[in-house]
Amino acid sequence: MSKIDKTAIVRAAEEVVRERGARKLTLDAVAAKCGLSKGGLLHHFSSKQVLLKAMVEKAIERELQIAAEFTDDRPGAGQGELQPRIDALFVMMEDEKSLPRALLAAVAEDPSLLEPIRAKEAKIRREACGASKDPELAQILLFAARGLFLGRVLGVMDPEDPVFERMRKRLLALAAEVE
Amino acid sequence: MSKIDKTAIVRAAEEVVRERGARKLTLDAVAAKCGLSKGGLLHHFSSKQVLLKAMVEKAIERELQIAAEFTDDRPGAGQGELQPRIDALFVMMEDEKSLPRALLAAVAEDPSLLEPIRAKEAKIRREACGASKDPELAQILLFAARGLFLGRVLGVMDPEDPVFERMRKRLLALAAEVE
DNA sequence: GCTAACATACCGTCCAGTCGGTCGGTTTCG
DNA sequence: CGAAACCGACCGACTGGACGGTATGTTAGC
Repeated sequence: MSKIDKTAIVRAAEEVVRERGARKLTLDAVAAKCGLSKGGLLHHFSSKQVLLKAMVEKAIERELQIAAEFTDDRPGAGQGELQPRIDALFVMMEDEKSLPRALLAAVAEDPSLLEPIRAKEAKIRREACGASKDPELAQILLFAARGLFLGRVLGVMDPEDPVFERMRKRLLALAAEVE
Repeated sequence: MSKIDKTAIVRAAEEVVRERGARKLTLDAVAAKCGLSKGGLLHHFSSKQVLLKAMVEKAIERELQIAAEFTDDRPGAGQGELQPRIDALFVMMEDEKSLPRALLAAVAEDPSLLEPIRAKEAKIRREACGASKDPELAQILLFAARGLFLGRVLGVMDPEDPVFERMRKRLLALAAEVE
């Protein structure tokens, strides 16, 4: 039985980013956080890049999964993809882990790590807006949600701001209209 | 007469970020870029933090100025602040210098440097949306513009994507309706 | 006893910031 | 006037710490 698995290490890395900032995400810090030596850490992730990549991938997976759950919860709404995507973004915001932190760390270290996110964004935009009767407006709603999301992730907005809840309701309402 | 002034150094720093990424923004690189030794550079900016702060401040100033110009160009529209703000954001996107780069560098180095940006964002939202007959929708438009802006700055969107131009037109049209 | 899962010690590099010093100009004062 | 004292701009060698990565064990389970 292994005491530590890779997902625990990724979680520890997210913790470090949350507590000390993306720039302070060092191998030593991650190792300390999950009670491992640096050598032990590098045994699981052969380099820092590999660890970052795993963080990004886990985060993407998580976002897709959240969206899927929202889709399942509204069986009547057919193939409307817009609302679940917006819902998912708002959930990810609350969730002080995962994608936000991974994204920050990736940008700070090596922008090329964002490639998978880029692909995901393009795909979502195509699927969620293509079916709408007003694709442009649908995209605006999506971009607005992302604007809120990134604003919070980057720390340029107060997480307690009540505007988040108001925006969430309004965006979802508009999304319903436009599908 | 001094050969080099601070604004030239800040410009050089923006160049470095553009060419080599936020992570490679080192004092040596900036010094080399503006034909100065590191010692000489540190004579003007006593630390890297101080330089970053100057970058952020210059960028904010620039954005406000762009918005002000757009306001002046539409003397008939009264106090409608929303359109100039959106316009300014789109101009800043094109402009491969200034705020985008400063923002990236600041986030990578020390999130607390974003405080002035935070203040600016809050102020803009208050002013631009307060006067609208539908403040919530006005905020949505602003957030959408910022979503596009940040998406591009962070490199999760293709700068050539025609969606930028479409969004710009549509956002401005909606902004006009909502004022 | 062989392999996976660690630990320890160490190396090389990068980089912010320091420090002593140079050089041209300006002010002070005899 | 002219020299001494001073000053701001700038240089470049250096330092010390941080950090990614390696090399070499050591231990535990099969």
